[in-house]
Amino acid sequence: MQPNRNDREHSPSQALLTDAEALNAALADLVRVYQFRDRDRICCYDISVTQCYALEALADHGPMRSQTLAGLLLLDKSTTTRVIDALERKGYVERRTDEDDARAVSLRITSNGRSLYDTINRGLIAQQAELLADLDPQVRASVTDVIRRLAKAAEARFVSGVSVGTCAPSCDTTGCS
Amino acid sequence: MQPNRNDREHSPSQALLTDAEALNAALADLVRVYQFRDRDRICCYDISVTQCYALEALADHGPMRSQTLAGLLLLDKSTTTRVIDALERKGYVERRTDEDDARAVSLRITSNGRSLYDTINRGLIAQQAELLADLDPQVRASVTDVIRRLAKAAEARFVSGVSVGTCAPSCDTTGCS
DNA sequence: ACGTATAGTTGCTACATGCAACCAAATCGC
DNA sequence: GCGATTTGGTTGCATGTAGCAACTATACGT
Repeated sequence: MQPNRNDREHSPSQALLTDAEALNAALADLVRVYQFRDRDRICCYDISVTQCYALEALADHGPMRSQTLAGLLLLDKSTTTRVIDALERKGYVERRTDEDDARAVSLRITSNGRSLYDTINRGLIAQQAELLADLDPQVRASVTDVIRRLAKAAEARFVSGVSVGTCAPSCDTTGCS
Repeated sequence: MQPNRNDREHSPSQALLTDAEALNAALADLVRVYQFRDRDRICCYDISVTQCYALEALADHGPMRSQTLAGLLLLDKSTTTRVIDALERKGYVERRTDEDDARAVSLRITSNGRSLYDTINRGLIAQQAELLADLDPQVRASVTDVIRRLAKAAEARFVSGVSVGTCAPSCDTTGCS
């Protein structure tokens, strides 16, 4: 995208680096704290955070197979099985044998599951709305956009890193530690 | 910016709600994916994600007691002890008996610890810089600002929620579920 | 039809975490 | 000053989440 790499990789403006550092610190905090907030908030509805993510995926994308869900959530298939076990036991998700493939199961959120998810989300959305209310609509959009891109970038890095079987790819090969 | 406060608390504009929903979804994704990315990225330097947070706190705030660290990281004191155990074993953190209070320990990052933390962070900051490079400086600042506020709000909610011994405070009292 | 690949499940293990019990030092009340 | 209480940290124990590997059952290719 940027033809001149030097500006970006090599000697980015000090301002950019400073901004990036601030963003990084803020993000680290956000991610760390959100784990607690989510655990706290979600668990009292009797599901775990991961279970809530699964519910969300099923709510947003419709019925899917266990494998697909595992891919979306970046979880091992065994973990996914157990997440679904829990959700099924509680009546929020339904397993059906796939019509085309008897090995596969089709996962489907139940109406109870959907309403639980809606309940959980309503509060969260209200909170975000409160924070966004001050902002210029254009800034709001940027914020969401940047967060999406951060998530995408992180996912891309994670997936590629894992598939190559290495982590911190630029480091453990170059010995930067 | 928005003069009409009714729009915020009472009947927020549809646009705001939509933005909030988008932000919420993006955030959920971000937080979820970051757990993996961080685990992947940090673990190969032989420390866990939580250990890295601890290192960061000690790097940023200087020496402190175990208790203070636990407070910053929102961890139980026993968990904090174990996090420190690991970091000490690896030589990234040092325990000294506090001069004023023989019960307390003073935690201090070692130079090895600091350089490890710098190494880990350098890569992350570069990534963020890449994402920010496209953006108008003012937007950059807004993004970081919003993320900070999100983290703050989440922390406030978490802390108060826990201390009251309840979760989803606005819900289990009003029965919104 | 047989061998291989694929979808999910189960067994096992590792690890992070919190709570409760505990130990040691400090502080308070007398 | 000395016992009671409070406070800072550590340890024991139980739980929950996760991944890998082994397994089962079905589908698919030849």
